[in-house]
Amino acid sequence: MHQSGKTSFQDVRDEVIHRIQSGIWPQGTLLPTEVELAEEFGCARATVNRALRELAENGVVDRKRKSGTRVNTAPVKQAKIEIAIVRHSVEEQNAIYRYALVHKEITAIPPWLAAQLDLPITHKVMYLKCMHYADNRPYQFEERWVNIDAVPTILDADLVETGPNEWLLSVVPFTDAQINFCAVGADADLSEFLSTPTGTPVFQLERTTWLQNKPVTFVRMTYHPGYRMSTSY
Amino acid sequence: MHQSGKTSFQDVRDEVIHRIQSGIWPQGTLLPTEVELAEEFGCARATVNRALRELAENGVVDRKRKSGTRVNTAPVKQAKIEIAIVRHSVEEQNAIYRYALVHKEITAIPPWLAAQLDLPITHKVMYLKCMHYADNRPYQFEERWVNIDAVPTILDADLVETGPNEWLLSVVPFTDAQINFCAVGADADLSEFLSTPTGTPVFQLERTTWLQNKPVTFVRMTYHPGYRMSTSY
DNA sequence: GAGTGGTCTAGACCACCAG
DNA sequence: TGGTGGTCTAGACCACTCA
Repeated sequence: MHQSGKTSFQDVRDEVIHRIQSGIWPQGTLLPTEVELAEEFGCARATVNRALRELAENGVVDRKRKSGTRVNTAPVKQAKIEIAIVRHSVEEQNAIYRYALVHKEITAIPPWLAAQLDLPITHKVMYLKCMHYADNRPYQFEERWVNIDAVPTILDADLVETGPNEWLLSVVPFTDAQINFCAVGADADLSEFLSTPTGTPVFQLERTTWLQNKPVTFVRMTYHPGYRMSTSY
Repeated sequence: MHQSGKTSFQDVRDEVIHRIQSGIWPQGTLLPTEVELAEEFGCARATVNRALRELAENGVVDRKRKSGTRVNTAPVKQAKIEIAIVRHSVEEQNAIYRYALVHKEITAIPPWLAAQLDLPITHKVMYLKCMHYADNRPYQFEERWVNIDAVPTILDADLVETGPNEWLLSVVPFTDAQINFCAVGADADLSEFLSTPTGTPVFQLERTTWLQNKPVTFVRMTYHPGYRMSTSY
């Protein structure tokens, strides 16, 4: 790569990272200006700019006009969690995926959800319960409410073969989402579907999605006991 | 903003997003080339490039040389979780933060951790237990093992005033981390420190950090019952 | 007011890869 | 082998913000 003799923005980025990690530029240090760095590295200012901009996006440095670029004192580390389709998660573990639709009805929106989504309590939603299995063992219990107004075509969807998870993702691109993680004790439903005693600690993930300020769906996914969600950065 | 009459890369990005969301460019569509888009928007190719590059980074489109730019069929949505200092999380809720060091000893590394970090079982570590309170109510119990080899200065650190969490973050920048989330039932320690009955479901986060392939610390943080971690995208 | 980053331009060359 | 994105350049002007 980059043997063309020119200094690439990646070279600049890597050198800056190196100087920070090796202690040449400790936390809080004010870096030279873009012009100065461009001179030192023998490249255009735009090249330095792109390198530093990327580092700023990653939280490594903090940039302010007039003040300059500073090594971040408390780097806000971010872990990325991929929102995968359940089937893919299961298949990644080389397990056989199976899906089952447990319950499906059109009903009035529950009051707590109406409040949460800012919808009138007379609103109609589709209420679904599904199970996802890995090698025929309970993997995830999915409880979902879909805003029929936002996704009228769901009324004609066959949700027996393909789960609402995959169906929605392939049909309705959403723009915003809000996610919660928590630990709860298994209630009657969870106990039955996840084959575990009532009260067993289980990991739960709730997600609300919107399509341009219009609520699309709220889903509560509960994983089998012992499930661990992992990520790295 | 941008009233200078020139087309900004953000204008291009937003217009592309709009065309995708409004169905003008459905999933899988091959976009015009950068040159064509630059002509249409009346801007330089570099401007279009930056806009499309950003969309590619976010997984909205897929770019390949020669093939061109294509609207992504299965956008990989990612949620970002910020790894904050506990004190900041508490203070963000306008609660009063209090920290207490509960236990501190130099000991041999536990076998399970030695295996996990790929260290010899004769290795010495500092083992710590701490509590974090919000408005004097249990917020988080922290159990931590620190690799003394990687951070020898911790032997002289006063961990009574400042928790190891903040001390390490300010002194030892790490380069890689691996995180696990899960739900567990409170054991004796957790029950006591979090003031909750044994077996109560609690949310647990484990993090291992490395500094250039050298393990630095492994920490297990358990939150008070009812805690919810949230994020959005 | 002046210094610093933020961005756009017009042009150039390069690297990759499908046909 | 040609088309497409990837990147660098040199210069310019703008916008924010600190002193």
